[in-house]
Amino acid sequence: MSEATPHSFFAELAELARGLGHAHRLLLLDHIAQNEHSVERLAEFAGLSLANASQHLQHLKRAGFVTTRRDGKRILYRLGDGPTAPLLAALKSQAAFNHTQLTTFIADSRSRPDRLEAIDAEELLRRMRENSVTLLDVRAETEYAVGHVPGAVNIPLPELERRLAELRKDQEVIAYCRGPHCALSAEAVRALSAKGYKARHFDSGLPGWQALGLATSSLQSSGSKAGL
Amino acid sequence: MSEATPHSFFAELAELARGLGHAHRLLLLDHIAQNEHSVERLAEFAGLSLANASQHLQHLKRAGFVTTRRDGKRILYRLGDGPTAPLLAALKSQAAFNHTQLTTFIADSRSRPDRLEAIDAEELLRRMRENSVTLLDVRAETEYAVGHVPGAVNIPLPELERRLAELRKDQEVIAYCRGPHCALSAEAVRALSAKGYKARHFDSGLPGWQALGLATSSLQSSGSKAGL
DNA sequence: ATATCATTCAATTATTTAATTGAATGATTG
DNA sequence: CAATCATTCAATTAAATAATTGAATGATAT
Repeated sequence: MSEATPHSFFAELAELARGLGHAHRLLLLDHIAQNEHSVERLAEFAGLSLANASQHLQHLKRAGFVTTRRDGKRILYRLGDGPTAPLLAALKSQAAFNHTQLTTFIADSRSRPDRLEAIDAEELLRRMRENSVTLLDVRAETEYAVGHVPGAVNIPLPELERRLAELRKDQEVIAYCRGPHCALSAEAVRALSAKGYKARHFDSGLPGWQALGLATSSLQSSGSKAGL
Repeated sequence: MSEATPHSFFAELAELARGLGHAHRLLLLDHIAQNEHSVERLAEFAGLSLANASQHLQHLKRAGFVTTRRDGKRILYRLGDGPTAPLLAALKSQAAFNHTQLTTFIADSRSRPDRLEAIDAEELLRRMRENSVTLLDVRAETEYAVGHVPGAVNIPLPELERRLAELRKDQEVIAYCRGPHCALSAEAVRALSAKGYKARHFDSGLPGWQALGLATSSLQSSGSKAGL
């Protein structure tokens, strides 16, 4: 392990990422995230030998994901003070997204770039104030949990058809997802329209909403600029 | 590469993390994040052979971080539609945090768990309304960028001593960081008090603030619950 | 069609990373 | 202060991941 010379900035980031790059470590980390545990308990939990568990734990520790303290003759591992939880959440979001990608036939929608009716921020804001629209967040649950437009209903696209009943048919539905490149909401509008709903999408998605300074949360906005 | 059977959920996450686990891939990803590029351009940029770059790019693609489209006879890589940017931001945050950890002597503060004066959310809110406090965010710049309490000044802990001049001495300073476990703000209060400032910390940090539904942003809140 | 050209594949070698074993550490407790 | 016990270290073997080479695709464009 290159503790000595993490040459570039990216090498350093990569090292961190590799810290999460093993199922056993993630399992351990998850368990630790819920409670402080001794090495022995963790090894048993994960079904690993003591030495092996210890090594994985030290790996996590080096990366700053966990810290230790001594209690009597055992050493307890707990989550570090760093932003590990958000990092895990983000990782999980990405996984969730990949699932929706698979479950859905985005490729299809992507190949016919028909212009769907969009709503702009200004009109959306007005309509929300007068409560004349249903806002629909079609991203994965995990992404929704991480941050969403206040008042939005969350129905991940793959579940949309099954959960249509949750949407009022007497109001226009405005779907949104991750922004201009994200095809989920367009797909949702297509599906809803086919079912007789009046639907449009909010093209700039959550990031666009955040730009207005109104969102509840999320990292979405800050991308990479100078150095990632 | 195990495309076939990502056995557990964690194995799947680990595979994703490993996708970011190499400096070359991060470098490529960063470049792609800024603009669509052909394989050739990317290979040249990163100083890699074509085949090697191609392999790394495919790795990124499999993980869902990037997508491709064809333009004439070249293939262009661009960022995927998934929450890749937040994921990178989170990774970067963690790296930034690790740096502050090294530069700082938190270990020290942790070993003497003296109770510092804290301020609760209610009082803080009141004092902010009447503009009688300076709110100080002592986390890394990257974390601040990702989300912070409106009106807070950002001075990363390691720089605090050097930048004291930026803080008014006639107002109480309220420092905050990542929450109850985070020792940065406590350390800041200690340092400020030593310099003659009137200082307290807001113990529940950014997450606590978000709980009030007032923060500008951030993933911080959602931790791991049931399954990571 | 067929030649062209960017990209990908396939097969090899080199390098990292994981698991296993058994011994060493080092703080605690009698 | 010596014995104990959880944890870590060190050394080995096994497995996974990177880089290199040269050949194969497969869509374009003449």
